[in-house]
Amino acid sequence: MTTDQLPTFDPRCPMSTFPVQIGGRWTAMIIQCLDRRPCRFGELRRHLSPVSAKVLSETLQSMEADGYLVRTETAEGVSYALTDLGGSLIPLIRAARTWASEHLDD
Amino acid sequence: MTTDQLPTFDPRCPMSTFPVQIGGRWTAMIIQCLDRRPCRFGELRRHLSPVSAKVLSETLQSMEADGYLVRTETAEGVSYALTDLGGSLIPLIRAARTWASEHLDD
DNA sequence: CGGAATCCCCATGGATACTG
DNA sequence: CAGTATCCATGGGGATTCCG
Repeated sequence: MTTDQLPTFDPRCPMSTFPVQIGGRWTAMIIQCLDRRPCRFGELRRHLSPVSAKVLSETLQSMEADGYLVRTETAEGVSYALTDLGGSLIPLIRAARTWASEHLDD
Repeated sequence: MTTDQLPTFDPRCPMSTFPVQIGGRWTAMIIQCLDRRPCRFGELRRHLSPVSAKVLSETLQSMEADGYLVRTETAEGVSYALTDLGGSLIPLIRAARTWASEHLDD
């Protein structure tokens, strides 16, 4: 019992900002979708329905700004794909899925 | 390529509600604190500073309502402790911590 | 198709003061 | 010590409309 110290809040502690970073309503689900393959905007919109176009657009933009995905404009249209950083969240999201399916049976 | 199906949004899909459940600004950090031992209100308040008393109180109440912790009133005062459900989140939170410390070096 | 613009609501979170 | 009571600012999220 040399130390009974609790972790003190520290703005630079990564965990303290984590909820803010990927706490968005759709962030985790978008990463899940893109895990399989790059997706088009409308494609994401359909599969994440009932998300609105505005919210999806904003979310995608902030995720791109944070380096979680890249937006690519091709001849056939616009496509979104995970970056390495975005992909590195997959195990965590999967763990969250597992936890949720085991404990949140509503 | 029998199925190229993306996961479709489903309100009953556990993952779709996960951000809402533990997406609170302080939820994860409270669980972290209580992992070591039960804590008093003022204790949590100090270590999570700058959280306000109101926000901490509200968060603790909703977490109790969701079954993540229990509030116990003893002779010496009030104490908060993790339930089994709350404790089951520890590995996930630790994984998030690890991920954050490796990728969010701001 | 892939958004941008606009308007709006309200839940989250915070500041301050007060209480048993 | 452990909160409650007010009040308030912010913005995340949504509905609708418009555009190249």
